Amino acid sequence: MANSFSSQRIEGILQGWIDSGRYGPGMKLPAERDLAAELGVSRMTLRQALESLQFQGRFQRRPGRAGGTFVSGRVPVLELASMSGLAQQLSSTGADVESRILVAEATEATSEVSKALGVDVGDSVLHLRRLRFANEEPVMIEDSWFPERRLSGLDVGSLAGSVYRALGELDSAPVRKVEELDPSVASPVERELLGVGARHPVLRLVRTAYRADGLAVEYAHDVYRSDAIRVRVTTTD
Amino acid sequence: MANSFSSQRIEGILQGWIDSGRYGPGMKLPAERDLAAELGVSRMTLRQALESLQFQGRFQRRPGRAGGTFVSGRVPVLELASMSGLAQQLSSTGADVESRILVAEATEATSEVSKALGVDVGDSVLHLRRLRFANEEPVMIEDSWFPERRLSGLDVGSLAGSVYRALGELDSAPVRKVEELDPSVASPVERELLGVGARHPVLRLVRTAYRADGLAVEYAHDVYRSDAIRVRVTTTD
DNA sequence: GAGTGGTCTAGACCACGCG
DNA sequence: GCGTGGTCTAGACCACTCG
Repeated sequence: MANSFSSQRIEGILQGWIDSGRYGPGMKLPAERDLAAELGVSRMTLRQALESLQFQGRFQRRPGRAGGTFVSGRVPVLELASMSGLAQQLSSTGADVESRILVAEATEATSEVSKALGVDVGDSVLHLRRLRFANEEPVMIEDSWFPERRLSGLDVGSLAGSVYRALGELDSAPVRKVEELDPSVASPVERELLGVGARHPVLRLVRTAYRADGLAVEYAHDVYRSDAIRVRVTTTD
Repeated sequence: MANSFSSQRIEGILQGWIDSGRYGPGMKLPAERDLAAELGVSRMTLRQALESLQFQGRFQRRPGRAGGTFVSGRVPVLELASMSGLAQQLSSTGADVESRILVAEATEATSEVSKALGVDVGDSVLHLRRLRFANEEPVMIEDSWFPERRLSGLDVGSLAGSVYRALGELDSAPVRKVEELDPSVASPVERELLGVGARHPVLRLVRTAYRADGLAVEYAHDVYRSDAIRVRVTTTD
């Protein structure tokens, strides 16, 4: 039978098309129906191969009349082991960085947030939700919570610019952070914000940042498009 | 139509079964065909939901007569920002760690390896490939290359135990490392070594480690089962 | 309107591994 | 043997969006 494992064979063929330069960054593959016919497999089988490659960041897919399957380019690197913010990080690599505030409000600490920040459940916290862009493309959603009581002087207005700078002005600059990583897939809301298709791979990052006296000043959930950003960690003894 | 987006609905239902404790760690779900019938969807639709949850580490699936879909338990944490080796890392969390050497040989540096280690292409390097276990389960494949010439005294025999210790005895203990992360899927060879099913999610990590004089002493490719290990990064200013 | 990816169906056969 | 997940087929309809 010639059809055993054909999705893997297809995956290899497509990978070869990229590696050989037959399809370079930004180029569009033929429509799924045509490609499946050309390769002699059913559309579902082709889609399995495409999903695997999409997961590895090789392709992006967009629906609609002008949509299609596009070869990805090189992506910016995010250095985790650094106390600088994302904006500073990415711009130092030459990327053009923007940020859109989706939510900025005072709210009550949930059980999860209170535990991370070391405050009581129901305590007032500032919640900031931002959608962040690199080179005009949405690459990350960031939900941050700040303990309002511990940061007297911080208010919703302070969240507009660089939050780490605002914390610094309150003598609460973070000097230590702990981040946990978790590969996952985008939820429907995340898909819409990030402008990606179904089952798009993301990297979830949960962060708690502490100031010099050891108290937490930020708790955050980041969701990165794992095809649009590369994570690096540099460790020194 | 009641069937719009049903794979997402199914995913939510299954997630609820875990969260509510109806299915706890280690428990087996009904067979795919039965579950699909019970939920009123086709098997392919059910499988989409299962794949998404498997990707997120909620389930493991094994084929064969005694196979099935099993709920995952909690997983050990790997702290990247630490110069200790994996064994020390994991065992400090109470995990039982083992290592099986698959390859230990002198070979010639490829272009990629020579570039990372700063040696000439074709220079002699030691190649070590290990399969590493936590709690009897294979969780990671590690390919390491060491510049033989720079590490006079290091030979294939030294690779049997803790390599970082062996490097220390040669005054070449790594003091700095750079690691890049890349979510991907297991290749057929990796699937077999790690004992996982098709399209299993893995975290690829490429590492270069340097000793005090700034010269590279190790270049490595790690492949982690992303459902079996959790990555943490702690940063201090 | 027309063409794209996204989803879903209802089957089929295969590879594997315990009993 | 037989039940498991793994793969594949050949269709169908949907949602979206450019022209």
